Formats: sequence, structure tokens, C-alpha cells
Amino acid sequence: MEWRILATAAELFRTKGYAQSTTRELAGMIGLKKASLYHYVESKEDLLYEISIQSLRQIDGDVAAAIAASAPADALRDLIKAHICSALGNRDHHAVMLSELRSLSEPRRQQIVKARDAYEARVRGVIVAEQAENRLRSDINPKYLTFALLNLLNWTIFWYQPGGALEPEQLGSLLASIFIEGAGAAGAVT
Amino acid sequence: MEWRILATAAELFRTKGYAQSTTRELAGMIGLKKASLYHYVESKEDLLYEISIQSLRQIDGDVAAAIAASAPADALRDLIKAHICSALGNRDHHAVMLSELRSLSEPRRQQIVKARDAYEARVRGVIVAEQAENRLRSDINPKYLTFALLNLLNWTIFWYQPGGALEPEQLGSLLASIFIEGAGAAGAVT
DNA sequence: GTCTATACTTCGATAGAC
DNA sequence: GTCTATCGAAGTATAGAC
Repeated sequence: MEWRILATAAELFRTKGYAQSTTRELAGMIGLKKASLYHYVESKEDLLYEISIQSLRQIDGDVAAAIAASAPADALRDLIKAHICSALGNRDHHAVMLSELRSLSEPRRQQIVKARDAYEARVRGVIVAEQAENRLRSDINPKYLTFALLNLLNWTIFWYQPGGALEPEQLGSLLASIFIEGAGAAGAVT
Repeated sequence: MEWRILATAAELFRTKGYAQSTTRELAGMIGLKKASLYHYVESKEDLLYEISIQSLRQIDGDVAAAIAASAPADALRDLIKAHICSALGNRDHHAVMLSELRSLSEPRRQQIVKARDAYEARVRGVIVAEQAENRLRSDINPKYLTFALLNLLNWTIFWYQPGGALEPEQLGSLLASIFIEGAGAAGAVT
């Protein structure tokens, strides 16, 4: 039951935003009255916290596994594909984690920020390693390469259409190619 | 006075989110009591609408001017720089427009979506033109190149530090290079 | 475990004095 | 133009019956 509440809350929060979502509406989506929700959940904010922490545990685990199983030369491409597949596979959770952080009150907000930073450090670690192997440009501070990559990846969930032309894995490959090879025509006179 | 209210509201909404911001707090930041605000403003939502529409007018105008003054071969790079400079120069407005759209009620929400789509179409237009001139890869649907570029650009305002190492124009050049040339080491064996 | 009823708080917005 | 006072609505959460 708890899992059902969490999944429904994630869907609701993603669609309407945390602050605009009411416990009454959430209960209604599950087929309960508002008060009955509090038999399972301590507070509305607990739901946001659980959604956020689960989202980060999931993507960090998925990406770590992908890297571990990957040949060094494929690490970055596999990271990108794993990130996209994980984020799109947990779209509601992930979108809520990304956009509703400021609605968490202080002890737990910092906890989510730390988990987010840890994931970011994992991504940066791969980028730094690729630079050391001369597979990524070294003329750009890895900090900016990491930001650029996370921009590219994170915000995809806000426009991706689940029934569209590209499966998550294809989209991941596409984004990996844009990030690594670039959008410029190879050999173009620029 | 109105401009001061709008700028303060944008700053407040960006920091705390629209729904979590109260008119009492906004009034306090200006040095007024809550009721006095309503001498200048009809409703809280009016502020959000004005912030959003101004943000889009600004960036669309800035980018259009940059393209018009640009040699064809530099159009995309100039677009990227203009986008970054405009967005960072109106950081509060732009961030609010990007992240608080769902708090607008229906007649005006669609209006903002339309303005956003129009700007997106402008960006896509340049990308399509660059493909036609063989300066951008044609093996990727321009729709995805546009999404990727806007991901890269739009979400930069959420981590950019105004006093950091890079000025907006430098950051724009950097992001242009990542998007066009890619992050991969030139000639690397991948 | 689910309900009705309600306590408690806070918000956006208004009324009306000055 | 700014204030104090307040209205009416809506929200989270709780009490207590069943």
C-alpha cells in the first residue's frame, strides 16, 4: 500500500507541483478519504522526502552498475544511456526530485542536496578519467563539462514523450553522440 | 514603483517558488504592508504572468537582434551567446518563467506556452538553416538538436554563480563549443 | 482501516479609516 | 498611498466513532 501511495504522490506532484497538490486530491486518486491517508503516512512532506531519496538511490545505483560492467572506453556512453533509462523509467520520482527540492524543510533538504552532490561527483569522476585518457577535451574545466552534461540529461524528462519515436536507450545514444561528437558537421568549415 | 515590485517578486519567486511565496513577504521586502501592495497590483498571479511574459519578450528580442546582426556562419554561436547573456542578465525573471508555468491559470498559461514555443521555433529555424548549409549534422532530427541545445542553455541559470570565474559571454562561448564541436577529444580513438 | 467532523493555521484579497 | 482589521476560502493534520 505504501508503495502505491508513493507512486501516486510522485505522479501528482510532478503534474501539479508539490505545493499545489493537496492531500485530499492524493487520497482521492487512491480511492481513500483524506484522513485515511494519515494511517499510512505521517505528513505530506514525508512523501516528498521519500520520493526524492528513492529517485537518487535508483539513478545512482543504476549508473554505478552500468559503469562497473562497462569497458573503460565505453564508460561515458554507458553512463549516459543508464542515466537516461533510469530517469525515464522513474520519470515521476525523478522530476519531483529535481524540481521540488526547495519544498523540503531544513534537516532533510540538506540530505537530498548531499545525495545529489554525490551523484554529480560520480559523473564528474568519469569525465575526469576520460580526460586523463585523452578521450575528452582537456581544454575545458571538468566542472563545466559535468554541468553541461547534467543539463543535457536531467531536463530531458520534462519534454520526453513516452510514446514517441525514440526508446529511452536510443535517446541515450543520441544524446551521448551529441555530447561527445558534437552537433557540428564533421569537417565542416566553421 | 511597479517595476520595483516586479523585480522583487521575481527574486522572491525564484528563491522560494511561487506557491511558497506570500504577498506579506513580498510587501515586506519592499517596505510595505500587505494591503498596500494591492494598490499597485491586482493579484499575485498577475505578477507571475508579467514576469513570465517580460522574460520571454526580452530573450526573444535579444536573440533575434543577435541573429540579425550576425554573419550567417556565426549565427548559431551568436544565438547561444545572446541566449546565455540575456538569461543570466534577467536571471530571476527567466528562472521563474521556466519553472513556475504551471502556477498560471488557464487563459494566460497557454499564452506563455505559445510565446515559449515561438522562441523555440526561432532556435529551431537557425538549426535547420545550419543543417542546410552543412555546418550541423543532418543525421539527427532537428527537433532533437533543438531540445538538446535548449536543455544545455536553459538550465544553466540554475547553477551559474554570478561572481564565478566565467563571465556570461565566456560561458556562452564555452557552451557553444561543447554543443558544436563536442566534448570528445578531437581525433580521439573512440 | 476507513470514515465524518473539526481544530488550527495561513493565505489572498477587501473594507474603510486616515 | 498606506495603514489596521477582517473576511472567506483552503490547506494540513487530528479526534474519535465505527
